[in-house]
Amino acid sequence: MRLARRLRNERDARDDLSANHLAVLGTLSRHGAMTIGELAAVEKVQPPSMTRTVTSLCDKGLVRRTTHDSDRRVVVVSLTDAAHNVIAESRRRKEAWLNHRLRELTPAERQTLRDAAPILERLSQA
Amino acid sequence: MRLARRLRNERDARDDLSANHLAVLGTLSRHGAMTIGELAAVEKVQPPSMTRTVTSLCDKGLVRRTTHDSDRRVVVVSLTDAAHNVIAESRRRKEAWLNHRLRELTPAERQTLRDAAPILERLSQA
DNA sequence: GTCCTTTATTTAGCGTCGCTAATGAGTTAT
DNA sequence: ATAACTCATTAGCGACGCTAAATAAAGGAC
Repeated sequence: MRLARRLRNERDARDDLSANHLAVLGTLSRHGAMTIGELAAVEKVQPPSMTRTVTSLCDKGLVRRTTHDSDRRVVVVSLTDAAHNVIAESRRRKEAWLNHRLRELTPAERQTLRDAAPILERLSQA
Repeated sequence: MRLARRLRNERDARDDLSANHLAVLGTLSRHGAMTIGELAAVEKVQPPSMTRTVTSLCDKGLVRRTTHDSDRRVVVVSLTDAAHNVIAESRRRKEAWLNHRLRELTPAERQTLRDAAPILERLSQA
């Protein structure tokens, strides 16, 4: 929990986007265009919460809403060009910070973290 | 981040107290009575935020405010008897949940997590 | 003793992010 | 065509973080 708070603060301090917003951008970047409902499901959030997040990203010009071709109830969310830059820049900064931190560890410690990652990943899903 | 969110949700679902409130109770349990300012410093939060948290805990009857003996500006926060029960019960549930999860891992995986814990702890502080 | 600064907490008010309940709009089944 | 369902949105609440300004008490200068 402490580590999560630390990382969140680190991000908040450097980026003008919240960890939440970045997570949505990242998901869209990996997944391609998605509907509000799909995004909500992936981020484990209720649809109204995702509507608000998408509205905010839309206001910032990072995301586009279009209505689905065959089903006009659903709105499809996709990244703008600006978003790709923001994502790349954010990733760059995150990696720089992480590299800096990880360089202070011994190789054995880094290996331990590498081993632990998939286990923690699994715990987070069950 | 995902794991942190998962754990937070797990706690929220079972306890009627937020992770935040529980953290303050835990700190008081470990440290003994503390002032608002000290609590804010330990939880890495601004004093106004801690004032609100303490007010809420006070309303729930889990915490007591008393004025300091020699300096009447500071308020000393201490646990009530009810709080000790709540803390013990919460810990019991947390451990039950964790044991259940950890039993699904191999001994080697558990050892990896044991090794990783202090490293992550260190990363969260720097 | 009075004035001034510093310190501890609180109040007021803003922003984010989660939720549920209810509404609007579009689709599908009968 | 009408009923039932689904997706997104709106409205409104609660928890938590923050800053700036107010209040209250200490402590020092003179």
